Amino acid sequence: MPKTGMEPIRRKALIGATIAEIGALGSLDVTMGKIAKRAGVSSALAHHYFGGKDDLLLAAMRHLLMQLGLSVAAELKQAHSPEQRLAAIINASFADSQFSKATVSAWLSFYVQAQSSVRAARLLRVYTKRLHSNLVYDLKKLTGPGRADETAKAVGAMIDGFYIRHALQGHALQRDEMIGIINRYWRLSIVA
Amino acid sequence: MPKTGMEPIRRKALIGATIAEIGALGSLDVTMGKIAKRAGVSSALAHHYFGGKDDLLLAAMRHLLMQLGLSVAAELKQAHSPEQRLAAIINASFADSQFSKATVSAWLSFYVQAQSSVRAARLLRVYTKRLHSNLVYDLKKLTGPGRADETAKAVGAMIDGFYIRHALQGHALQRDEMIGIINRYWRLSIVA
Amino acid sequence: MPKTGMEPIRRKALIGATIAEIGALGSLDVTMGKIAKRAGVSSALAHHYFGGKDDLLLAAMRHLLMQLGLSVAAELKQAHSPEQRLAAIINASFADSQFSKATVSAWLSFYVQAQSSVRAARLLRVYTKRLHSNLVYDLKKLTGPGRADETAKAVGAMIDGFYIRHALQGHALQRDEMIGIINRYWRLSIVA
Amino acid sequence: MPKTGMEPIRRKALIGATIAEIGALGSLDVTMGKIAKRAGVSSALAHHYFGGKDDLLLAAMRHLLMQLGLSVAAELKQAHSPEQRLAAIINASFADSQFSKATVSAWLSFYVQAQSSVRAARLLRVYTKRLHSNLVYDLKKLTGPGRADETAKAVGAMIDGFYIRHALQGHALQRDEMIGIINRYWRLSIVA
DNA sequence: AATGAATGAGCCTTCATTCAT
DNA sequence: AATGAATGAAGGCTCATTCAT
Repeated sequence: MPKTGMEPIRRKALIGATIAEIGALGSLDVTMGKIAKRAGVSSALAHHYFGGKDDLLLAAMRHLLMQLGLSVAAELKQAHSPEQRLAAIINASFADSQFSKATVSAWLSFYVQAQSSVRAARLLRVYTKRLHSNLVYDLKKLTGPGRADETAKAVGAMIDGFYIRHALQGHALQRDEMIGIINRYWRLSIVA
Repeated sequence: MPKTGMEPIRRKALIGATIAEIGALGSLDVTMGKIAKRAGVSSALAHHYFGGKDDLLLAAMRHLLMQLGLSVAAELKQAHSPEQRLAAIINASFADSQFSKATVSAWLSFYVQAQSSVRAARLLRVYTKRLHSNLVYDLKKLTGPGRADETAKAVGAMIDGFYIRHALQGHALQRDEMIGIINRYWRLSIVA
Repeated sequence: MPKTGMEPIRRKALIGATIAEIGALGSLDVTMGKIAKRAGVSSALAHHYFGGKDDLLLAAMRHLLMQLGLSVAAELKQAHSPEQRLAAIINASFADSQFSKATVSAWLSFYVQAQSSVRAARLLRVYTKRLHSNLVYDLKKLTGPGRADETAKAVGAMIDGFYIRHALQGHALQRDEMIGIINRYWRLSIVA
Repeated sequence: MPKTGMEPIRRKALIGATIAEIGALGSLDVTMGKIAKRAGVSSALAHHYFGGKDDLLLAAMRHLLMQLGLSVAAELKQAHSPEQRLAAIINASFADSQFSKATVSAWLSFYVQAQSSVRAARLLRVYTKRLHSNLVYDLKKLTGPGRADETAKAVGAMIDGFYIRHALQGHALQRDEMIGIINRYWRLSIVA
């Protein structure tokens, strides 16, 4: 067994364990010890690779953000019209990888943390802005710029709102239903 | 000289301090000591009146819920048509009393806590259901029951979503804009 | 047993335990836990009353400084000539209360800490300056101001130097011998 | 490609880094990691060559002692009378190599460590005795053995005391002033 | 009615040290 | 010759909670 090159492996494992732990606890009140144990290493190692708890949490957040970005990119690749692109963006937000209990919990927790952590807030704003400009970009082709902005805001709020309800109501809402509601909304909105 | 009848005064003060402290911190990582100090009493007294931290937090949540209920009732009193009633319900969610930084922070934090606390989850579900059935009740008069349910879900999600964004983006969004978007949405939806 | 008014008692006990612990260990590598245990309380209480380790250490230092001040004042009360006053000042530095192993160890440790702690350095400078000006005040009456300054510096250095050697050589040096050497020095110096 | 004959180079580098680090920190609260990094090697290597932290610290101390010995020898080579020899010994204690911030800090720290480490105490006693007998050797030629012993003790205390003050008062004292005071002292003392 | 006193438990973090390569 | 990987142990600090008054 090679003793070198463990760093990326450990980092990945620790980030995964962080998200899993947040999902299991349903909050950011996770301990380095528990995360490390879940990743199969000592808590000292987690500090060694990440510097501290905040940094590990942020790294996990960045990971989530990146995954979402990949998800969007993948869906967009198969979209060939503004309408298809809009559906793709919304689909990506509810992709499997984004819709597991752990991931939803983590996102929700990060929302809260963003209120007290500047760095977390910055990261989240990246997500919000990216989503918004993605939506506006295609909506503008289908309607005026004013309506596009408003519709994009509403769609963003709906996505986040459904996330909350999903986490809250024991995942009782069907994914397709949420997607359907949102899609029907913007179709309605652009012709209004 | 110990005074009599202090209990309700202390309870109110402590609940107010709890919400204020959550607002100041932006999270539920709030200490009994800080809350008690803010309320001008010892932390031992907070325990005396509420039993423990969880109970105090729950009581604060219940207070928020009640305030929202009152807000809705007040707005509904002046509404005389289904359309007016729907606008009133939405207005209530964004009433001054519900829209301060502290209150928004507290709500958001309670969302998260609901993932790990059965009691908190139960309370939040009361809110969700009440809002939903309130909306459905009036929407049904304007459209079919199927559409009413879907529209109510979407409106609920939008309200929560805008809450998040409000807390997140430094309260940059205008209240009237959010209300307008939501109202336009259900008007559109019921005629679709 | 009265439950109130414990604070001064605990503070005193903790400061005493701090000095004792430093003496026992011979360094500032002392733990809050050990100190607290020696004082018969929990480490949490030590934090409660002092805020943190640094503050407790500084408080102990201040205590030492104050004790030395009292020692000097007591000796000076019985001195009625410059010569007697000089002897009194030197005597005070080697008074019983200043000359126990624990106290000497603590002083020595504080010297070192003063290199990295601004607050410790400030406190020590108070001591250094006070001693110097005390000495100069009386020396000036016996000799010129230039000689007085130099002699005072030398006497100060000798006191500190003997402290070190005392701590170092297992307290092999006799107190009277040290006092004698120093006293003979300044008597020699002022007539030179 | 592993090189051969690196051991003495690494040892020297590590000892130098140790003293530098102590100087930078102003205390012995120095970590193997930092020392190793300063020396440009891994902390594992420091252990490999020295066995442990205590041993590295002791080695650094021995290095300081040796340097002082060389300094004394060098100065003595040009001294041809007891008086010149005494001045030479004192000069050596304040030679450049002994008087840098790092070195002074290290010496002071070692004084403290000697209270808890038998080996450190032993080393320091070597220094103390060597200095004392060096001084006595020449003083005896100029005065009686009783006076010689006392004067040597006082000179030793003064040297250590000035060291402390030098470290303490931000190196405000001039080297020549200290040397002058000490030299005037023993000249005075032997004729008394 | 209210509080000062006190603590146990737990968490983050640091660090010397070991080991396989 | 040298290091990355990894950890156990320990310390400072916080906090909810209890209790006697």
